[in-house]
Amino acid sequence: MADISTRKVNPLFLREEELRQGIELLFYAYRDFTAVADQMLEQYNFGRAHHRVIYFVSRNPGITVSDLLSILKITKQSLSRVLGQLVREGFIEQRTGLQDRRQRLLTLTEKGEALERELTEKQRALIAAAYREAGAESVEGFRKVMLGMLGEEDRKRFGDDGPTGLRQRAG
Amino acid sequence: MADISTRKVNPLFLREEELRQGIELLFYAYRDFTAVADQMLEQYNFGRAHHRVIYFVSRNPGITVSDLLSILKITKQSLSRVLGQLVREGFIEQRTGLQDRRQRLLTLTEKGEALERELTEKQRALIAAAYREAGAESVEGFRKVMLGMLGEEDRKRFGDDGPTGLRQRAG
DNA sequence: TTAATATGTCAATAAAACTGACTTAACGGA
DNA sequence: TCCGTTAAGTCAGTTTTATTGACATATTAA
Repeated sequence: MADISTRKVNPLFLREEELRQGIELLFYAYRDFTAVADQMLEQYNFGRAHHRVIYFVSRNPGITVSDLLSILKITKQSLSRVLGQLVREGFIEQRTGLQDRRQRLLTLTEKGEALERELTEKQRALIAAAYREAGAESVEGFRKVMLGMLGEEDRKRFGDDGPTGLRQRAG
Repeated sequence: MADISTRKVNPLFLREEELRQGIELLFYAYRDFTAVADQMLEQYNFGRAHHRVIYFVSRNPGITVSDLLSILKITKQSLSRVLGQLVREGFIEQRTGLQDRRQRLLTLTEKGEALERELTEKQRALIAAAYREAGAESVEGFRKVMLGMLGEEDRKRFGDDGPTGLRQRAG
């Protein structure tokens, strides 16, 4: 890594190194972050997509299919396969929207809630440990940097417009 | 979301919310982070795996196949397909190890370097913008939190033992 | 009434990964 | 020198995950 002399001579190298470390931190953290849930998902014959669906439905009870699609940014068909499984196996419940009866509002069943807790537990523990170790001030910095990487649309989700920034629907 | 009264009454809810926001920040940031390179990869008929291989070979010139496998944590067969393509199309060069002639040391060709720069450019810009916006102090916090999420093994890569913490081999 | 929307489904692919067994070449210690 | 181990590569078959594009149904809203 850059020592002090390098720092004086070539400040651009440091910057480049700093950015590349950022790239790698993101890669390693995400790889491990998903890995801790993957083990458990296997036991249910589910994949990461199932986890994501369960997670975001848990976070946004009564979310519509199209809102879920806009979060996950996958195709309708891909969601359909995963969602269909989860509904058939009793993890997710669909109810017809009250204002708009074309919508299918998604919520977790008790069974789904239980699986969600189980799946996310290890991930939460991983983040909790990192937060604790780093301290409150670092956590604030972490949040700032991460938010800075998001597009306008996603940044909104972290405002005060509900957990994931979707207008909640009654159901 | 937690309002002030909730905050007083139920501090655990806030903590839970904080952790979930961490999970989501990671999800959204990583999703967008990979997306900016995906567009470009398509033009070469490459996938994310190709990018990762190119990236880590660029970062660790002369890396061995097995060290690359231990970073990517994919199977030999998966790497083989991707690596084979990159070699055949002239992005990566293999040279026999000098000390250990069983090894195939990997380096990028000029063409490979060019592709790497092109691919990583947008990702670097994304991180650079976030860093700039957040400020140096926040960046330090970001690094601390991210490092805290890594396992012992990966944390070493961010020490002073070469870019990715692998002992470099001559070639 | 009619265009647009929300959802779901069909069929056919594509790609990206996996497993497990096996080969070849080279290393390194006994 | 012999032999077990390691590094790399390959074969065959399979699974997972996602894709595209077309189409059907019910519902909404102008």
